[in-house]
Amino acid sequence: MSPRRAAALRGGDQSLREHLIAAAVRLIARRGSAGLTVRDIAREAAVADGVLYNHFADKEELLAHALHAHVRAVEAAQEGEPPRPGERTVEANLRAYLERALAVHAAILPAFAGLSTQPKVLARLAELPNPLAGGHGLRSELAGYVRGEQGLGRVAPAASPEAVATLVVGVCHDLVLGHLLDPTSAPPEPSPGLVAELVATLVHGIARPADG
Amino acid sequence: MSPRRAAALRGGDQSLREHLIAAAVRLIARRGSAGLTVRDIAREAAVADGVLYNHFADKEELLAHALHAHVRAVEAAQEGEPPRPGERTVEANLRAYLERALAVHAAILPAFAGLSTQPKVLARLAELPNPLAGGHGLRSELAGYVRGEQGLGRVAPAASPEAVATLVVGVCHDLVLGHLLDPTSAPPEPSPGLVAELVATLVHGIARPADG
DNA sequence: CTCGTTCATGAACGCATGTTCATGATGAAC
DNA sequence: GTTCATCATGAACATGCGTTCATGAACGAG
Repeated sequence: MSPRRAAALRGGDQSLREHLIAAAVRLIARRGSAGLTVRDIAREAAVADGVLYNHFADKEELLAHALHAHVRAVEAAQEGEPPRPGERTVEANLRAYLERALAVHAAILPAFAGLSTQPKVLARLAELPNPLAGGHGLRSELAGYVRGEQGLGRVAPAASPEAVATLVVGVCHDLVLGHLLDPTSAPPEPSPGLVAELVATLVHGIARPADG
Repeated sequence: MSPRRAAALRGGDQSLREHLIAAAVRLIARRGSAGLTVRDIAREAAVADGVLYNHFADKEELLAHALHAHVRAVEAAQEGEPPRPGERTVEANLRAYLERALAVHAAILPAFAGLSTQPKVLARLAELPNPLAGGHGLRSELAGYVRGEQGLGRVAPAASPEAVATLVVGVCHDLVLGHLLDPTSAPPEPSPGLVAELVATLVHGIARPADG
């Protein structure tokens, strides 16, 4: 088929390069990036096997762009505004953050599963403009929220915003990882009871009230 | 070479089956289980390529046994007793648990990296006698410790032992995972400051003291 | 000594995957 | 209308992997 005719069939507004990335993103969202084959992507995109080499240096470059696009899509799918300091209660806001972070990690971590096997893809990812390395955006956002509440006097000044963020993100990693390593286990949508207990522990600690 | 002569060269006390597992464990500890090749293991064990099929059904069975042995070795390497309720302070004990869990996860998680790609290995692992599935032993051990302290009145009765365990283990996953996905980042030995802040957050919470 | 059994050996096989390339259809340039 | 550059095509190639198997060496039984 001719190049331009094929492009017309896809809708001229999308270059074949973007079309390939989109196909890879669909597969990544469905099965993760681990076992993905060049032929899988070509079939999903309904193009010939070798096409990607007309638009990318190799499979790794396409994969890096697709992972990047997937992360942006997941973040963009987050509807609504994150909680802001001073609104509602700290506990409710922390809970909202935990649920947001859980949703994001549940969508992103499986796509990254097995990626530590492919250091070259990770290196390519690091080259891309957006910030994936050095922790996720939600982390610093959450730390910023805690700092804001400290400014308003609704959170103890001695508390460490970074520690809170690490604890919240860690819970997400724990729940998602548990599901990844044991798919028969409960999906990473913990019971509301556990979420409430986690947040309550963060807010009130475990020391006896008398001990301060 | 003759079977018995080869066994003698290895030291007769070790069957070739165990010798293969030991070789695989060495490689797993060094590079993880992800890219491991049948030929890699054979070379490490200094035997012929096809040997493992005389002692295991396939590569996955050997890998499952090796991962199992690796986990047991890591746990056995944990020297000393875990903290017990009533000793020292709750804060110091939590810190000790966090450091133990961090060491264990730093040794185990990389070995499991990319394993979600290989569901059959995971299934084989689940068949083995020991408990890997359903969370790590440290988790329930830590929850048990918290319950013990509650019995002694050193931890608030309202606190959830499971939540504490999830938070501690989650921090470990977070730190190790961050290093796995970005090897240039700091290794999973966080500054003592961060550890102290994490434990302090767990113990005291972040609410203003006046709010109780 | 002879036979049979065990089992390490490593070359060879089949398969899957990443990558290349000669081919040819298409539209733009003049 | 002719020429030319573009680029999708998919068969073919090279590589690396898990696995098999005919071979032969060593040992025990009789």
